[in-house]
Amino acid sequence: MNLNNSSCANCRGNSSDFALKLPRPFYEQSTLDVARQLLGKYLVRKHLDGMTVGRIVETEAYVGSRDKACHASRGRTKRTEIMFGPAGHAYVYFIYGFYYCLNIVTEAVDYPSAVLIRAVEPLKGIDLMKERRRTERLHKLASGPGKLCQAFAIDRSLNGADVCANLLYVEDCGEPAPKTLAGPRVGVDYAGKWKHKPWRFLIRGSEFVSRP
DNA sequence: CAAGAGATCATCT
DNA sequence: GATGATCTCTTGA
Repeated sequence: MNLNNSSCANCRGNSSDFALKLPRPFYEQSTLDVARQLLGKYLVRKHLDGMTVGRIVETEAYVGSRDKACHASRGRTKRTEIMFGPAGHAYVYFIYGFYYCLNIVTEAVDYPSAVLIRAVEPLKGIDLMKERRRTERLHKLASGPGKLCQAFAIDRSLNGADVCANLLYVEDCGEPAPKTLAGPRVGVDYAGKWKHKPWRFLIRGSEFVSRP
């Protein structure tokens, strides 16, 4: 019996019969644990134009107001408000006048933290992704936070969305924990000593990360 | 392949 | 008024 009403058509065939939508307590764990455990899980986006699914291959952790790389280190503002709220909600922000980035809020209320989803391996809805991204090349569809949001039609309308609901969520298809790598986060040179923290996580050997 | 410029705007000073 | 958790394109070796 599939209580989750989400049969696992997305699985790569190596796992269980049914997918489990990650529940809120998953996101209430420590941010580093969430960032690591999201690798190998499946990001699902439902849209009127169709569904897109990708295997998460790269994440970054942004951990609390002391982390100078975290947007919330500048305090509680209209923009960062969502990171201070309950875990399992989307924090989507607009950057460089062009792109969106998708985060999922983690940990307890009033502890501002989130995991940035940096890259996925396209699995389902690939034609739709190609159309949105205006490229035919598979490894250019979602290999970066801005590209991913374009391929999955993620914009400010999803800011604050409940990631335990039906529009945007993450599934566990029972894939065994992949071998991972950690390294410094990308694009945070301004963050002083915090820029060295090895809080970027990748699936080892994946062709679909934003950079080696 | 590596390096650099430019695009463009919400947010915060 | 400055800047950024990015990307694409161009240039030049």
